[in-house]
Amino acid sequence: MPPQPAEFARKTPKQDRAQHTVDSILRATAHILKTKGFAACSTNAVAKKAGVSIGSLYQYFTSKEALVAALAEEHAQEGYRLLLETIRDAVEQPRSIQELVRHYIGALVRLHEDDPELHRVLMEQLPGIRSGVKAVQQVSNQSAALVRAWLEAHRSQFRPLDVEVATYVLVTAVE
Amino acid sequence: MPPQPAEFARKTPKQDRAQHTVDSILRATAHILKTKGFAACSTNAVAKKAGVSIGSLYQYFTSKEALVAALAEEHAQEGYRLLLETIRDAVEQPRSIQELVRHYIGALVRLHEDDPELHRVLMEQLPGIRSGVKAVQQVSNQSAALVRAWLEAHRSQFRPLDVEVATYVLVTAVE
DNA sequence: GAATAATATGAGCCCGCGCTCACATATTCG
DNA sequence: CGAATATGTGAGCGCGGGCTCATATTATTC
Repeated sequence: MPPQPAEFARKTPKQDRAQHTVDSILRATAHILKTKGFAACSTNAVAKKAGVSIGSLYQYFTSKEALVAALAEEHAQEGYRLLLETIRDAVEQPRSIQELVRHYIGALVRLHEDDPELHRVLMEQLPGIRSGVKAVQQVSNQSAALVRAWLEAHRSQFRPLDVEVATYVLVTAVE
Repeated sequence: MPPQPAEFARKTPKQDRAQHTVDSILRATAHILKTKGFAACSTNAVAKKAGVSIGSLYQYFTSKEALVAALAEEHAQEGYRLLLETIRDAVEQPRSIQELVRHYIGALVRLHEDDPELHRVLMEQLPGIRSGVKAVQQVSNQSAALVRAWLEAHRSQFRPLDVEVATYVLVTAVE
């Protein structure tokens, strides 16, 4: 499996400096998205901020959409990684339910704190972008589903709140 | 007070057909924003969709920003109107607390159902637009504040939930 | 070393954007 | 009616956007 999805990466970097170039471009994209918003995130601006030429950018990303999608993909992967890590921790050290839930909430907070501004921009300001954003949304949904499952499984131990609503609060309130 | 804020309306329409033109433009703007997003909402596209020339558009709106701001202003006014109407209803017919809250929630649902997609686009996809969006946000905040006040005043009658969180749920869950 | 592949460059193409302006048409009023 | 005013038109300007390509530079291989 290549580092970048085949549809979006024009060339896979084979030297260190190439990988560094790709990283610079992704960092610059994230920074501009967060500070200036999607509208101001032109490919020329990204290249300038990254300290590379516009040509280099298009050697590794077939389009602006591909660039943003790659960034979203990366962001989603990081989120998914955090999620799985948390699940394993919680399962291996079963404590009281309160502790588990608390632990879980903490992980969700961390998950959303990883890069909240970037998360926000990716979720809100991108109407028609396909795969990358989709991945982010999937991770979001998975996290919500897991919280819901937890609550469902232990609902007898709480006040009879609406599980759907409670899930929604836990997931969104930390953003 | 003119129908459009002075800074944004180039000419105030004095004939019926002019008012109709302005309405067409605002309807077209809302429609494109909702269906295609802000990026695809070019002034040329709006004029075409509205069935008027680009020149006419710029006779009533000094800029694209002014156009969107006017639409946001209109949206906010409608929301504020609904809010006040609901307050009066609730005060004039005092019933049980449950009924009042239920009534109130219904109103909030209506408020956000008025045009939820438009609301979403106005709130999320417009980073730097000044007055109009500000008005929308103010109405949103006012509505949240009122709900919070209701809950605070009657908190003894409910389970001791966190009032902040409860407010957040009520306001956001209906979107 | 030379040959080949990998990477980097940036001037500039094309296109659609926001927006203007010279002009055409409709409406109101004396 | 004609004059004055209000409204409507759309070709096109200037500009910045996404993006390409001929070329230059650097790394690898033999």
